[in-house]
Amino acid sequence: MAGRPKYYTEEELLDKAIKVFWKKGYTATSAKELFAGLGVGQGSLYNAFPGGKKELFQKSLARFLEVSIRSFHAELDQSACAIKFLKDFFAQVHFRDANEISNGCYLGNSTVEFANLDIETQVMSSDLLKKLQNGFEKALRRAQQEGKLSSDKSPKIIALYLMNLWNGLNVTQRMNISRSEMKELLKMNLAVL
Amino acid sequence: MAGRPKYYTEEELLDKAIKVFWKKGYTATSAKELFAGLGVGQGSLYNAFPGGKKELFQKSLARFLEVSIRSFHAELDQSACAIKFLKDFFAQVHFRDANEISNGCYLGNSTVEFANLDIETQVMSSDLLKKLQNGFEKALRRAQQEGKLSSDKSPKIIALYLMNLWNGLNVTQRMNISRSEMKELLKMNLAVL
DNA sequence: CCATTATTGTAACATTTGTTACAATAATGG
DNA sequence: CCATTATTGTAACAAATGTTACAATAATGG
Repeated sequence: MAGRPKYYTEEELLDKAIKVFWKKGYTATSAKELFAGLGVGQGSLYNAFPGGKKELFQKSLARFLEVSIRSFHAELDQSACAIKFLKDFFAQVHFRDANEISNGCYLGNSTVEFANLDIETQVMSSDLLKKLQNGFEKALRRAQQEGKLSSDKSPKIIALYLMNLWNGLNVTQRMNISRSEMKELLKMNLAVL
Repeated sequence: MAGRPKYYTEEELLDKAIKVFWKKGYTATSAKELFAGLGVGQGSLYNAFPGGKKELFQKSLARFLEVSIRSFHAELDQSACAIKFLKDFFAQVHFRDANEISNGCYLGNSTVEFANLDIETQVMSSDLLKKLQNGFEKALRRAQQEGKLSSDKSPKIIALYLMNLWNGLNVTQRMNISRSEMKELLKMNLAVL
């Protein structure tokens, strides 16, 4: 193996790409902003991702699966109480700063943006959201085993309920709702747990 | 008053603009698509809306207030039972065809798209969503007067709950969820009414 | 040193962007 | 008929789009 070694790993480039795309989405993010945000010359970017902007975004979705969805499942598996894990997950919404609020959910944003733009990428995004939903369902089944959730309730439908709650929160939070109201909203919804 | 009379009313142009922008949002919609969708030459468009694309979009938001939000309030005022009105409103989600599903909510879409793009337009969008939320609250107060909603419940917080439900549904529905699951989801959420 | 690969920055590319200018035609009220 | 305004379609515009090409430099293994 000869030649100059790679200075950037694909993973760290994708992590930076996620940060950039998360702000303005796919269409409104320019190539210039990507070079700057990734901290590489354009030669390097097209060398690493010959498919350009589109390949970069789609791979950023796959990377998001690794860093976020997978970690959700891993942390769930390590948690002592599945119900507490779920409640903590949604409670994180309260600790967001203004930036995080306006950014919303990476997958939700892209599910919306690509709806009538590019079906392939739209399906990629919504499939990842479904993996989060599967995580909810897994947690709920464990909660039943732990005796913390009534066994006559359906983990599948409650998981969808939580998925819908998550999607809603990431839009509603951008409506300039007060912290106390968001707290009440969350409390009311999490009464199902 | 001399001169050739206007062939298009501003209102019908805006109604068409809403249809066009609803598909791909603001950024991804080109000027060409607007000329075609409005059915006017570009001369006419810039004559009617000197501010171009941006003015057109912002006025389409204002028009959306007239045709959708206002009609929501009007129909509510004419309805016999406020609870039934609310349930019917959300039940409409089930009758959407594939196109309507992928389009989602005009205001929700734009609240998401403009979050880190243009604060002014973002606030315009989210303020309109709040008017819908106010409609929910008005309906809930009436429901209490009608004795159909327990008076110890808070119309304000339930209105926020419904607003969040609406925001969620318009994203969740784009995740290719089955009709029966959507039905269960809605039933579960509307149990608060 | 050399072949190989990585990175960088600039230049150039064709397209598309949204907008402006304008000439031609049309339809009204006076 | 005339002044006025509306509409249309084309041309032109500068600017930005994403991408490609390339020369220069850098860093590795052999």
